[in-house]
Amino acid sequence: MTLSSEQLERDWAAMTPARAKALQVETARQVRLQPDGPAPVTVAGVDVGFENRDTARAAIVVLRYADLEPLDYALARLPVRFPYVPGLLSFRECPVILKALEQLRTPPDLLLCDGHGVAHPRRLGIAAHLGVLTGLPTVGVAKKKLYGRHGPVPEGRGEWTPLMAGRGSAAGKSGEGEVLGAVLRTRPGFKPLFVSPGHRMDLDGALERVMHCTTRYRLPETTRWADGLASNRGQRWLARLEQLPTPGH
DNA sequence: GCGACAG
DNA sequence: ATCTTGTCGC
Repeated sequence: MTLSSEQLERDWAAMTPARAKALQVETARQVRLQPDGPAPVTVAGVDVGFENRDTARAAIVVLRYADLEPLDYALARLPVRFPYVPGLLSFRECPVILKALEQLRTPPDLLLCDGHGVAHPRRLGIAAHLGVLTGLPTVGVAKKKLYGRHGPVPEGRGEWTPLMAGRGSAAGKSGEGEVLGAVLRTRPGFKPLFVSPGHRMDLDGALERVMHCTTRYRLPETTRWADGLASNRGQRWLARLEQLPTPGH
């Protein structure tokens, strides 16, 4: 871990939307879109839920990459101190996520985040930001678009269309402009997912990781576990995790 | 002035 | 994100 959650809280104590935007532009320079290191042995899904208007709860579940069996998990709570502003999500959710990460017995090799990676107006969605803060490879998996444009999405499982930089709904002119991510069909007949690399990752790698983690549902197993735990009705998921052979709690 | 707008 | 009942379908 490159940074402690307490340190981050101090650093961001006086954060405002205006300062946050400026910090994003600086931080985005540290994002590396080159895959590195060996293939992942473990993958973690992370998500944040809100117990009420001012208490955030982060959930992280680590799965074995090979068979997606849960190996460890962590939960953390923290007061909310930044509003939800489209484009500034990381400033609201990163502190509590780092706190949960610190409680993990083994840092994962890869982090799948709820939200975008570099498919962001300033190229620093929460997955990219979290990657820089932790030094971990990350991938952004979002259910809705924040920024960019794209054409029709193919119907077959695993098929995708590029998400191009720019505003509006028109498809980016083919072969022109920067490709930020992909609109991926993980399940025929369902709305596609928005996948983009976060840090230490490229688009092909991101798509490969997401497809590997997505078996019989629209969302990756990592996201499903994390969503379940972060949710206000996550007791049912907790029951299964507390039976882990090598529990982290 | 009118849309778009992660979680 | 969260608030919420029933309902349609395998």
